[in-house]
Amino acid sequence: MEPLLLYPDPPPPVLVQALDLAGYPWKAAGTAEAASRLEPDEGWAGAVVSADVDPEGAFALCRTLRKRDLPLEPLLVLVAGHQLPDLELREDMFDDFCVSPFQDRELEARLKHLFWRTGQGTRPELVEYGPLMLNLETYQAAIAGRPLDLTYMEYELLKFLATHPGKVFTREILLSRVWGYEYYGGARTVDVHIRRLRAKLSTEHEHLISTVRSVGYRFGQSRWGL
Amino acid sequence: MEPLLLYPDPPPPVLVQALDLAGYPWKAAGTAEAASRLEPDEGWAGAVVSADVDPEGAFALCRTLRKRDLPLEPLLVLVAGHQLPDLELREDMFDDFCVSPFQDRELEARLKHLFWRTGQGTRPELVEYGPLMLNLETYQAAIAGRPLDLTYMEYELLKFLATHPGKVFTREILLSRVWGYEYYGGARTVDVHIRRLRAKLSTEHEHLISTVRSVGYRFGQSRWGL
DNA sequence: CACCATGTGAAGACAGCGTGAACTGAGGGT
DNA sequence: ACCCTCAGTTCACGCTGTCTTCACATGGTG
Repeated sequence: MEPLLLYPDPPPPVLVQALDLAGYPWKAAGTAEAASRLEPDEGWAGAVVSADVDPEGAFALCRTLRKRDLPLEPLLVLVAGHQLPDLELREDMFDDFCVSPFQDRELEARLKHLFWRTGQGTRPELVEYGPLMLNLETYQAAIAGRPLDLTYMEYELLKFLATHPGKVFTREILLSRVWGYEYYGGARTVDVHIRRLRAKLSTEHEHLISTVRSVGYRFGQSRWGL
Repeated sequence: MEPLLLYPDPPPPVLVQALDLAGYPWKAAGTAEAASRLEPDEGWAGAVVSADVDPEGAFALCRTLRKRDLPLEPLLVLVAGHQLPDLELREDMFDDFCVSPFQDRELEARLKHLFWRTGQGTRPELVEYGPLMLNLETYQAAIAGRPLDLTYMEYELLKFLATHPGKVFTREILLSRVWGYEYYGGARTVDVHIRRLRAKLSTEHEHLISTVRSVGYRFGQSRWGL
C-alpha cells in the first residue's frame, strides 16, 4: 500500500501511534514542496493533516493538495474541539475530520470508511513472514509471489504458525488451537498436514517449517529472546 | 427545512439537545414503518440513527432506509467506542458516523459537512468489476455489455459481493447482510442463489464467483496490492 | 546397534457442495 | 374467484475433494 501523507513534520505522536497500530504506512512532510518531493510514483494513498497546532499551515496545505491536477483523496483533518466552527468555511478542503483527542479505533474506522467511499476499497488484512503472504480476507496465500492452493485445514494451520513465528508448538497444542478444543484425534494428523504444507511450499521454502524433535514444529527462525 | 429522521423513539436526550441547539428540526421514529408514516411529502432531510442502545434495530433501519426507491441521504449513525469495529462491514449503510459521547459542535459540523457533500452529488451509482457492471439506479446489470436479467435477491447478492471484491463471506454473513438481520432460514439458500447467479453469468464468466471450501464464497480475484 | 520419533504412501471415512426437483406464497391476468 | 407464473426457499441425493488413520520406511540419538 502506498503511504499516507502526514502533516506536520514531525507528526503528532498520537497520530503516529494510531496509524502504526492500524498498519498504515506513512511519510511526513512539513511543506507542500516537501510533500511533492516525497510523493511516491504511484501517488499518495491519502493524507492526514493535523490542524490543531498550526491551523494556517495545515489548511494552506489542504488547499494546495486539492488544487493539484489530480486532487489528493481522501484527505482527513485532525482538529481540536474549539476549531470545529472553523471547518464550516473550508468544506471543500477535506473529506472527513476527526476531533482530537481521538481513539485509535476512530481514526482507523474513519480511514476505512474514507477508502471505501473513494472507491479504493479497504486494505486487506495481511499476515506476512519473509516470502510468505496470507490474505485473511480472501483466504489466499502466496509464497514469493506465487499463489498457493491450500485447503481449509492447511490454511488454518499455516495461519496459526505464521502468526506465531519462531515459537515451537507440540502436536497437542496445535490440535487444540487449530482443530479445536473438543477435538479427539490422533496427533499424527498434524504430521500429515505439515507434510502437505511443506510439499506445497516447494523444496525451496519448506525449511520455513522446521521439526523440533521430541517436541513439535516451528515456523520461521527460532527466537532466542522471549 | 425538512425535518431529520431520528432513531430510536424517544431519541437520546443528548442528541435532541445537540440538534435543537443547532437549529435542526426533527421527528423520531422507532420503526421503519413509523418512519415512512411520519415522512413529510418532501421527504426527510436526512437521518441520525443512534446505534448504541439497540444496534440490531438501528442497522436494520439503516438498511431499510437505504433500500428505498430513493435512498435516504445523508445518514449519520451514532455509535459507542466499542462498536467502531462493527462498522467495517456496513460501510454502505451510512454516510458518516459520530462516536458518543460527542460534543454538540461535532455533530453540527458533521451534519453541515454531510449536507454540503450530498449537495455535491458524490454518491457512486455505478459498480464495476472487470466485465461486470451494475447500475444501482436502474437495477440493471450487464456482463461484458450483455444485459443480465436478475431477480431482486440475485441482484442484491451480486451487488454485495461485487462491492467487496476478493473478500470471502460465509453463508451466515451473506444471509445477515443481504437478506437481513431478522432472517432465519437455511444457509443452503445462499448456495442456490449463487448457482443461479453463476448460470446467468454464463460459463464464460461464472468463475467470477468462486467457492472457498469450508468457508463460503468469493467474488473476483485476489487483491494483493493496494 | 537398538529404539523412538518422524517422514511417507495409500486407503477408507466423512463432510461440503452442486444439482434437480418440489413446495410456498405473492402477484397478475382472465 | 380461479388459475397461472415466477421468485424464493427447502429438501434429498450423489459426487468429489479433504481429512484422518494406519502401516511401513527412514533417520536421528543414546
